[in-house]
Amino acid sequence: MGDRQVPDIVVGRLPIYLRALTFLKADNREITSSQELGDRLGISSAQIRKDLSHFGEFGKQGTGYEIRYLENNLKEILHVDRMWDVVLVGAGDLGNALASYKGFAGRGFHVAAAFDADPDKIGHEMPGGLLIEDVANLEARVQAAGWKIGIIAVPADAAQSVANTLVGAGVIALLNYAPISLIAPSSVRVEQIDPAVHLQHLTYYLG
Amino acid sequence: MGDRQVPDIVVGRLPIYLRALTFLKADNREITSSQELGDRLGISSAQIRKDLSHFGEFGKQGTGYEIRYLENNLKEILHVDRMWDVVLVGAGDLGNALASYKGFAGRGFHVAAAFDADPDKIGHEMPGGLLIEDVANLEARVQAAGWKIGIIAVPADAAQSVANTLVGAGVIALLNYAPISLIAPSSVRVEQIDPAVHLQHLTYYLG
DNA sequence: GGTCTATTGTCAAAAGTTGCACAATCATAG
DNA sequence: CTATGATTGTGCAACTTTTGACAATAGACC
Repeated sequence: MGDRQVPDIVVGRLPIYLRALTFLKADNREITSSQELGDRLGISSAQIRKDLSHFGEFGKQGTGYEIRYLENNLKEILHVDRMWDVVLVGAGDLGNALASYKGFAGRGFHVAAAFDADPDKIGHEMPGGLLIEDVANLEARVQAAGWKIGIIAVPADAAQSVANTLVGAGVIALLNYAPISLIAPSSVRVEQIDPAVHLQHLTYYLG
Repeated sequence: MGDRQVPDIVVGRLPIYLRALTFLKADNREITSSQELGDRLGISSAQIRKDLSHFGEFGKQGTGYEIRYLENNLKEILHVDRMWDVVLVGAGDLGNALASYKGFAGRGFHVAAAFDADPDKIGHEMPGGLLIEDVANLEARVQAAGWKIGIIAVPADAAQSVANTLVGAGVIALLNYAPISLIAPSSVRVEQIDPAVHLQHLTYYLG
């Protein structure tokens, strides 16, 4: 195909396909099929083929998909055929975990700087060796560096204000770990992660 | 109404409504409307009314929703009108962050135990004071305690095996932080959190 | 070269989800 | 006690997403 305007729900599945492909590659596999991917991911094979068809034709009839080829294409589509600097705000336990997370590097991301408001933390290093900077300098630093992606790992009552600062400084993609729904201009993409929300989704199904 | 079989996508929004209500309550507000909630959450007011209508009639025409009343009803619907013990596997940086996360208590969850495979960690305490136990005892401990909810915060290559152990021991709800898609029986609910997946979803929209 | 098997990409149908619009109704004010 | 304004719950229509089915075709084998 060649649609413009791919549904967001389709876009959201691509990183999962990419993750599965990288995993298969690490297993020295060279070819896979929509069937095999679907089985691994709990998704129907038709959906995988349909999703991919929004972006091109990546498979061969009778054979399937060349893993390395499809992986490269997905990386390109998702713009992770490059490294993205990410700015982290909040150097608490969660911030520490994110700063020292080894999984980002192989998937297109690099935590470029970390900020906090706590004077006891400012000037010290995070576990990964990153310097904790003063959140007062956040706006200026983001603007100067041109960072586009922010991760918010501050308490709920500070999150909206941090988000506003980041957006004001030019950030256009936010990953929010604070347990509130951020308000942002429609030009800014926001993803939210709240473990309690996920757990409560689960408990609905527990008698 | 009084449907049986509420769509899962509706269930997934309830925790977000609940979070917003708790937030409003903390602001000493007593009444709200579907309009106000929608504006705060970036959801249409009609959708909120329709979602709630699956479970009953909680509002008053002309007035709106009594915050405390709706909050209590949502807690009951989501089964978080009680505390749930949660078993945490993985005492790395992320496990530490989860164990010391203050946000769980007010929302129905208590990290009851933590396990790891690393002999250097076993027997020591996590930041929150929780003892790190040997993952070799995971199955027996889960079975004995009757825990139903597990959080997986181990590396990708250990995650499926941990999930299998938990499920074998009676866990029926899993929150998985490892970057792989877990396979589980259909009787087990799984939620996945992978920051790189969320970030890649965002970068699609970054030129 | 012809036959067989596997698997894609896509069309159309089915299923699911969202939004619109409005009667019903509650609270308030005159 | 009536008029006014606000806001719910819901039927229906519009829209979105998923599934099923199959022609097309690549590759393997005889």
